[in-house]
Parts: sequence; structure tokens; C-alpha cells
Amino acid sequence: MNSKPKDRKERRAARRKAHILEAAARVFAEKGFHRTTTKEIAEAADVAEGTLYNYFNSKDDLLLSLIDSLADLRGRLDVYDHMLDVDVRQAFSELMFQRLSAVQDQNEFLFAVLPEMLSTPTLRERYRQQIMIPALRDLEKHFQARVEREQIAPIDVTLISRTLAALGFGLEIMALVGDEATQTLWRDPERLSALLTRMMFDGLLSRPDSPDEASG
Amino acid sequence: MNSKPKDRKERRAARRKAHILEAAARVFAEKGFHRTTTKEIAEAADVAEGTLYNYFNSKDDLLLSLIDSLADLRGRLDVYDHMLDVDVRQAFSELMFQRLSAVQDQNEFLFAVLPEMLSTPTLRERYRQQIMIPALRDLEKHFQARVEREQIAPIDVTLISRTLAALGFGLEIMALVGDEATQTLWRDPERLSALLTRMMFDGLLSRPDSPDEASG
Amino acid sequence: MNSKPKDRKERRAARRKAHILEAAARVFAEKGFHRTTTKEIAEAADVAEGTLYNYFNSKDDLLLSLIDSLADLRGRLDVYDHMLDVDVRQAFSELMFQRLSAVQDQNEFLFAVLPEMLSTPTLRERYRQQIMIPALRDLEKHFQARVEREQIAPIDVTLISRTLAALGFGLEIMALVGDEATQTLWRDPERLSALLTRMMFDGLLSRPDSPDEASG
Amino acid sequence: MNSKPKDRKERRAARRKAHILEAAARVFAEKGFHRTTTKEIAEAADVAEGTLYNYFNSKDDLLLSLIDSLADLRGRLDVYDHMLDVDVRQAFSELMFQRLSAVQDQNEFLFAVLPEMLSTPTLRERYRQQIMIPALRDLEKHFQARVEREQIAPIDVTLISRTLAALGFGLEIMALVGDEATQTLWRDPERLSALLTRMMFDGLLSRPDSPDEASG
DNA sequence: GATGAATGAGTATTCATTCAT
DNA sequence: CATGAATGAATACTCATTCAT
Repeated sequence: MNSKPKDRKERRAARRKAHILEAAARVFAEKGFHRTTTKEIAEAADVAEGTLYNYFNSKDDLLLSLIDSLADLRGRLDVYDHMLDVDVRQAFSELMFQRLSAVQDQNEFLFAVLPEMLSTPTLRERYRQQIMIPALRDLEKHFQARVEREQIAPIDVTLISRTLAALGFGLEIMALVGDEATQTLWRDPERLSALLTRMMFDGLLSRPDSPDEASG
Repeated sequence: MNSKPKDRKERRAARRKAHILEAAARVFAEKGFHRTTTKEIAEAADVAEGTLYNYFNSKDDLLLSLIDSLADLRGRLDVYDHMLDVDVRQAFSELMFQRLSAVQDQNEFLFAVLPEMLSTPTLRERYRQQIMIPALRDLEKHFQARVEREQIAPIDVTLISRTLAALGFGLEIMALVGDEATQTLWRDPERLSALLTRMMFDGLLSRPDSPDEASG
Repeated sequence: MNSKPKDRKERRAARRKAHILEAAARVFAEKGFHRTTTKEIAEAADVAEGTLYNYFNSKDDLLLSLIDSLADLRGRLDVYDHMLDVDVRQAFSELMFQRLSAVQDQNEFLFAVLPEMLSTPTLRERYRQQIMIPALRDLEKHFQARVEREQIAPIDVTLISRTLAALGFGLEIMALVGDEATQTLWRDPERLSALLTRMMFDGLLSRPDSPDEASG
Repeated sequence: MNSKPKDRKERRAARRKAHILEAAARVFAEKGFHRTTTKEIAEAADVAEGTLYNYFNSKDDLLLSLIDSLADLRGRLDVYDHMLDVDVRQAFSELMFQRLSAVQDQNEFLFAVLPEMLSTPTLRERYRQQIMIPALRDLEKHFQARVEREQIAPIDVTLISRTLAALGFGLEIMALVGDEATQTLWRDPERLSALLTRMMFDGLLSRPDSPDEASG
């Protein structure tokens, strides 16, 4: 009746590994990587310190695994393919919404990794290879496809993809630093994606209180 | 002809303090705060380790002083006042350009502080109070004044200020992480500010290769 | 037959803690608290430096624990109760003997603590509360009881208790400083207590070479 | 009209040296030798740190000089010679009084030196040679002379001298540790010497409130 | 002589990692 | 596999001493 015992064991181990990684992300995000001790990670995961080393090679390895984890999550978001047939604004808005929501779920993972990544060349490179380049490539491909289908004007897809990515990063940082206005925006992803969509399409000076958004 | 000896001593001390702070910023930005030892800071500043402590209370104090330093620099940028009379696009572009240039000068200071700030609540709050709030307040005031003079449509100044700040942060991070396209943009602040100005005013889909920018 | 493993662990830990404390006392007594490094303590206890901190919070904590230890030892000496029925001189002599012997056992603990105590207000107060006050109180109670039972003249118990305590302290210091005559006296506690008893009861000028002591 | 300038300079230097030494004694007595920094000594003496080294070779040298200073003071107390003709009790009482008073004057010097001496073999030996041995020798000589003149019974002068010295040390330590009863006694040296004289001559159990002392 | 900034050897303490149980 | 005591390398910080002014 049993599936192979090995499988069960392996699944158990995988679950445990994920559990520890999640606990580590929590404390890293809260206190920063360096100010977090392995003791604290162990406590947060409710295991003994030695147990950490049955699943990860080192404290640094936890960070690397977090990046891998983020990359996995990103890889699973295939939001672009089916969107080429939708109206541009609509697609953009939906895309924004999905990314904003996704980001919120992985917030702890991201903030566990981001600060350390900014100050460690090795990590930066790893993040760039595994996450940033694929994400930008997807964005570029999408816009390029639109241009080729003549759905939009022949814009500089490089610039646009960077702008969008930068906007995401920047808003997240501002929310983290504690700016209340940004945090408020962030709390309602649907409204935020609508606002950003209009601003990006119509330009900065479009009036935000136009009828179609009065409900927001 | 001599100024008072005390003055000279004080100036000497101030110079030395600034010299050490700059050296610290350099190594922090390169290796990260925690991976930098006081020994390395001392070597970078070409002083003995003990000398650091004649000018700063602790390694943490160096970080705090860097924030203060950034705040001072920011405070000296009074780019807004005289700009209300200029054309909106022109003003925006000039503003962007000045900020981009300024940021480049303080790049090391900012990247010495940013990662640690993202992972340390105390530092975050300090940064927010000393730098982010004043900067956002200035931006808001400027746009509000334009709105009141009916130079621009009655927009949500909160949203716009956040968007602009976020864009700045985000682009900087992307450049730091190593995205070459962003780094290239960053290297030519004049062109970047022109591009951003058009994008922000005319919307994402404006064609970047319009005649007035063909030289870029 | 096994006691609970937890008990065993706890006992092991307690033994180890006592072992480290004893080693620390040894080196403190020999070289003084400040001239002793944690490295030396660890070597004397034959453990790694880090291990010290699994059992004590700090180097200072070792000193405080030594005082607590001394207080414990003192608390266990209940030499007074059964002595009220014995002849005064006999009781006094026996008391002296016991204290002299006891002190010799804890000599290292005392001399590990004493110098630092003399120069540190906090430690002084702790010593006074935990050791000196209880010890003096016991002495006073004993003499007071004798006075009330009319076994001795109605003397000033405060003065006597101080004199006795002072004599003990003083002789110990003189032995420590290296006075050979005092060290010789100290080496034969039985004879010393006899000498002191006679001197204290009969006065300074009593002849020390009375028959019953002619062998000394 | 000038005395030799060199003399004046030398006197000035000697005064300054004494001034620094006194300041050092003050802070050593208060905080202990090791917890006192040369900076604090300099501040207490109101000179620059470097100046200390024009008068003393090192921080340790300050301690040694304090011992020398104590020895000088002791050497100047020639209280014994003229006392042989006085009544024994009277002489003893006067002697006690003088020593108690003297000690109070040098209290800071003594307590600056004592703790460090107790924990440093080198200092202990120096103290013993320069102060303890001469002081005990004087005491012994005095009692021996009395014995030879048949003014007192043929006692063990070694024992008595140690007892007296020990009593002095011990009372001082108890006062320092903070025992209020001892501090009260100490504050009235005349009464204390009377009390001690009677106790030492008549024995512990003599009644302290006998008529001949009612005035105390 | 007086000054006090510069020095760098010395040290308590932390904490990632190991390994016997 | 899980545990957590033991480890000792690594490091921020102190402070006696020097020396250029």
C-alpha cells in the first residue's frame, strides 16, 4: 500500500528543508542576514542548530537557496504568452497586478535576499543571472512581439522594460523604508496597477480622478 | 595673516574626519558593511585602527554619519525654487538631470548605506526622517505649486512624487545589480533625463526616435 | 537504575561550571583579575575560550559567581548553634579553629575576589550584603546570647564582632603579603587559635609560654 | 635676590610631580588601578596625558611611586623612641591613636595601592620590604625594649606585633567594604584607640562602659 | 616642558560550524 | 537523522605610550 518509502522520506526531507528556508527568510527579512544568528534561525524553524547543517551546507547556502527559490517562483509565472491577444492597456494592467500580488507573497524572500545582494558582488551576479535577466528578457520579448504585430508604436523595448522593473523595485523599497503613502498604495494592488497603467500610458499629467476610476 | 591656531586644528580635524568617512564609504560600498572590518577601513583611510575611534564612536557610527552626510548634501540642492517659472517639461528634465548627476557623485555614500538600511529598522527610520521625507516634501511642494498656478492638470502629487522617487531608486539598483542596459543609460545623464521626461509626459508608448532627440 | 538523562546532563553541566569557576579562582588569585586573560582561564580549565561563555556571561560574571560561591560556603557553616553550652574559651577557640581552617580551604576563592572587591564599589556592596553582614550577624547573635545567659560580662557585641572579623582579615592579608611569621602561625591553625584565644581573653600581656603550650 | 633658578625649577617640578601623584591616588582609590585610564589621571591632575610621562615612566610607575610615598610618610613617624618612659597602656593608646590618625590621612594612598598589591606579587614584595618589615620591626623593638626593662611580662613580641598590625589592616578593610559600625568607630580615633587599648590589655570580656572610659 | 593626536598591540566576546551522544 | 555543547577563528574596541608641534 505504501508508495516507495524512499519517496516518503524524500518528501519529508523536502518539506523540512522548505520549512527551514522559510523560517530563515522570515528572520533575515526582519533583522538582516548578518544580524541573524544560526541559533535564531534554528529557533524560528523550531529545530536544533545542528539540524540546519543536515539540510544546508552553511549560513551562506541559505541565502543562495533563497535566490534559487525566488527564481523558481518567478519561472512559474508564465503570464505573458496568452496576453498578446488582449488590449495593451488591459494586458499591462493585469500584468502589473499579477506581479504586484506575486511580489507581496514573496516579500519576505525578496527582502531576505535584497540587502545582502546589494552589498555582495557574488550574490548580485547570481541574482542577475537567475532572476533579473530572465525577467527582463520576458518583458522585452512581450513588448517586441507587440511592436512586431503593430499593436503598439515601435518603442525602445530596452528602455521600457527597465523602467517598469525599476518602478517595481523602487516602490517596494519605498514601502519598506516606511513611506506611508507608498505603503497605502501597495495595500491595494488592483488600484495601484490601474493608477500606474494610466500614468505610464497617458503620461504623468493625466488626471487621476477621471470617472472610470472613481470607484477606486 | 595666520588664522587662529584653534581654527586650523579644527579644520584639520574636520578634514581628517571627512577623509575617513569617505574611505569607509568606499569599502562599505564595495564589500558591504558587515563584511568590512575596521582594519580594512583604517587601511583604506591610511590611518591606524585606533585613529578611527578618535573621530567616530563605533563602526555603526560611521554608517550613521554617512546618512547625515547624505542628508547634508541633499539639503544643499535647492533646485526647485527658481524652476516654477520654466516650462514644465524643461523643468522636469533639468531636475532629473541634476538629481541623476548629484546621485552619481554620492553613489558610494548611497550604496554604502542602502543595503544596511534595508535590513536595519533603526537606520531605515533615520534615513526616512532625514532624507526621504524632506525630499518627497520638496517634490510635492513643487508639483502642488504648479497645480495651483494652473501650469499643470490637478494631479495627485503624492502619487507622482512617489513614482519619480521610486524610478530613481529602482534604476540605481538595477545599475548596481549589473544590468548593462541600465548602466549604459546611467552613464549619459543628459540623455537619460530626456528619455525619462518624454516617457513620463507623453506616456510609455511615445516613440523615442522623434526628431528632437535624434542626436542622442 | 539510571536517573533521568536530563538530570545527568544537568549534573554534568553543574560540574563543568564549578570546574571552570575553580580554575578561574586559581588564576585570579595568582595574577589578579585584570592581569588574567580569558585565554588563560580557558587554559587553566582545559576548555576552549568559547566554552567559558556557555557557562558564564562574561569575565565579570566569573567574579560575581565567586562571591556567590563564597556566600554559599559560608552559609553552610553552622558552627554557632551547638556551642552555647560549651565553656566560653573553649567555644571561642573552636570557632576560631573552624574559621581558620575553612578560610584556608577557600583561600583561593577569597583572594581571587578580595583585591577586585576592594577597588570596585559594586562588588564591595555585593560582598557586604552576601557575606559580611550575615557573618557579623551570626557572631553578634552568639555573643548576645551568651550575655543574656550571663555566661559573659555585658560587653559591646558590635565591637567584639568587628574586632574578631578584622583580626581574621588582617592576618590573612599579612600572610598573603608575605610576612613569614604570620605565614608560620597560619600553617598551624590549632596553635594559632589557642594563642589568639588566650590573647583575646587574658589580654595582650599574658605570657605565651605557659606550660600547656610550651611545645609550640 | 633669586635663589638658584635651578632650585626653583626643581622645586616646581617636585611640586608638580607630587600633585600628579596625589591625583592618581585619588582616582585609583576610587575606581581601582586597572579601571582608571591615564586620560582620567591626566584630567584629575589637570594636565595633558603626555605630561604624565614627563614625570613618571609609566602607569605602573605611578603605583610604585605611591608605595615609595607611603614608605616616606611612615619613615617620618618616629613615635616610638620617646615613649618608653610613659605608662604602657598610655603609650599603647597614644600609639594607636597616632597610627589611626596617620592612616586616615593617607587613606587614599593606601587604598590606591592595597588592592593592586594584593594581586601583584611584585608589588607585594615591594610593599613588604619598604613598609611592612620596617613597621613590624619598630613595633617589635619597642615591645622588646619594654620586656627588657621589665615594664611588661616577657611576651612573644612577634605575635603581638602581628596582632596589632592585623587589627589595623582588618578594621580598615571592614570600613572600606562599608560596614557602618566599623566606619563609626573609625570616625572617632580617640575613642577607638581607648576601646582597643582596653580590649587588648584587659581581654575581650572587659566591660566597655567602665567608669574610667565614661567620658569617651 | 606641555600638549593631545596618532598609534597598534592586546583582549573580551561572538557565532558559524563540528561531532559525540 | 536530531541534538546542542564544544570549539576557536575572527573582530570591534580600548588605552598606555610616543612624538611632532
